[in-house]
Amino acid sequence: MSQPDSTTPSLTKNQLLVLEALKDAGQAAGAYQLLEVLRDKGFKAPLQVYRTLNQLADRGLVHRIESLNAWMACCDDHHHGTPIFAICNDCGNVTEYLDHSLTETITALPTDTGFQPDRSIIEIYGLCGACVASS
Amino acid sequence: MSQPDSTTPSLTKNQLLVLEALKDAGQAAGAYQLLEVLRDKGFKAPLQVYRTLNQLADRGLVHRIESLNAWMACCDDHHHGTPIFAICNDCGNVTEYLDHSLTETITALPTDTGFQPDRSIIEIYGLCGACVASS
DNA sequence: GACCAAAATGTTATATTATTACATATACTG
DNA sequence: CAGTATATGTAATAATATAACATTTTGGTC
Repeated sequence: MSQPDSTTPSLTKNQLLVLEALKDAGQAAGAYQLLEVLRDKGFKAPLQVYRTLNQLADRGLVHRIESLNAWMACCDDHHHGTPIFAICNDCGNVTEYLDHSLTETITALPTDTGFQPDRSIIEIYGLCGACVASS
Repeated sequence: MSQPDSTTPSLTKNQLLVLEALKDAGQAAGAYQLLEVLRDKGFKAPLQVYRTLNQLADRGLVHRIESLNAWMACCDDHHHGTPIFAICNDCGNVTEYLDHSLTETITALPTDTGFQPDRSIIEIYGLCGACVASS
């Protein structure tokens, strides 16, 4: 199988299946939730899903939302930078943001002690616009 | 049992035990890890620990670190505001920070869509000063 | 103190999330 | 083609967290 371009090897079959399932979900989904959907495609064990999700996350194509134990397809093709998630307490909707300068400010916070930041997790809970309107 | 002041009811026996165990740990600890320590004090089931940790977290006396599935005694008596955690990839050491204005900037990010922020989770991974020095 | 309501606690069982270990297959490289 | 690295399959199990329900303790009121 040839590569689509010089830097990005094409996705494997499982990677395509998991990514599609996650996009189809249209929202954050858990690994076992994806497994149920993917049984039709021959998936049989949790590890198949976890492995593939981690591979996709390494490429920046999906993100793990730590506080939900869930995964989301990357909203776009930035594939790098630190995503910031806004999560609705009511409907569970998750929206992804990027703000490079804000992320830099955050990671600069602990550097006074010699801390060398690597990656950060930013997840904001609240009510989304739609749920505020309907309450 | 009387109250120490008008706003803060005193801690229950279990709350004191869990808080002490967590402080003794001197670092972030998991619920089952605390359960092992607390068996000597009569604890027998995970739920006893989880319940108590949640009670303490409601008071701001302990924090849950989402990406570690672990808990930490609050570093001080601020008990409110959003903690920001710096977590070492090597030694696991966790340091707690507070930065009110930074937290405000973060939670303001999604408000363009009518999102009403409530609480946020900020966890930074990297190498702590000590581990940088010894590498 | 007797009573009630609320909160906290104890206990068992079970649900949910994630990884270890090892066998097999497929793809890339010289 | 041989060797290596990566990806995959499968079973078992570990780690984390909650549901459901019974009992006890606490705090207030009469």
